[in-house]
Amino acid sequence: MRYWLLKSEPTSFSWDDLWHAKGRTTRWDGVRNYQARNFMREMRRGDRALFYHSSAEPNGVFGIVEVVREAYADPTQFDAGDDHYDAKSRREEPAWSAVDIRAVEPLRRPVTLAELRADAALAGMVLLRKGSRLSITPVDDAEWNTVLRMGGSSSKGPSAAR
DNA sequence: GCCAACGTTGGC
DNA sequence: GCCAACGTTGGC
Repeated sequence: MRYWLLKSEPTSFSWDDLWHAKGRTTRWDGVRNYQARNFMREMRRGDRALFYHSSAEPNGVFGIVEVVREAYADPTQFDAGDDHYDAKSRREEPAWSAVDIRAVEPLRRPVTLAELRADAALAGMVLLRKGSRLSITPVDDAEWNTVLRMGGSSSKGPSAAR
C-alpha cells in the first residue's frame, strides 16, 4: 500500500464536507496538472492519503482517507458547463482522471503546516519542498507514521495496516 | 493583498 | 525548439 497527500481548499471542499458526504465518499476530480494526474493513476484501491487544507486558517492535515475506486475518466473534462471543462480532451483518450475516496477517520488533533515544517523528520516531504504546488503528492512510510503520531491517530503504521 | 514559484501558451 | 508573457497556486 502507498500513501499520498491530497490538498483541498476548505472553502470549496473541506474535511467536514467529506465526513458528511454520502458514504463519506466523494469523487476526487478537477485535477488539471499532469504530474498530479500521473500520481492519481498510480493510486490503488486501499491506498491511504492525508487530507490537507490549503489556503485555510490554519493550513494542515485534518483526516485520513482511503482510495475506494482507482483512476477513471474525470467526467468534468467533458462537461462544457463545468469549471474544469477541457475542450481539447477526447473521449477516446481522456486527458484527465478522477479517483473516488472515502473518509476513514479525522485526526484527533489536526496537524498544522507550521507543525509539519517544525519536525525534522518531515523535512523531505514533497508538500514542504520550496515551490511545491502539487495538489497530490506521495508520502513515504516514515512520513506517514510521523504525521499520524503527531495527529494522535488511532490508525497504525504500514505493518499493522488493514 | 503581495509575490515567489511554477506550468502553460503562443509567437517566432 | 526557445523563451517571454501570462495565469495560477498558495503561503505569508
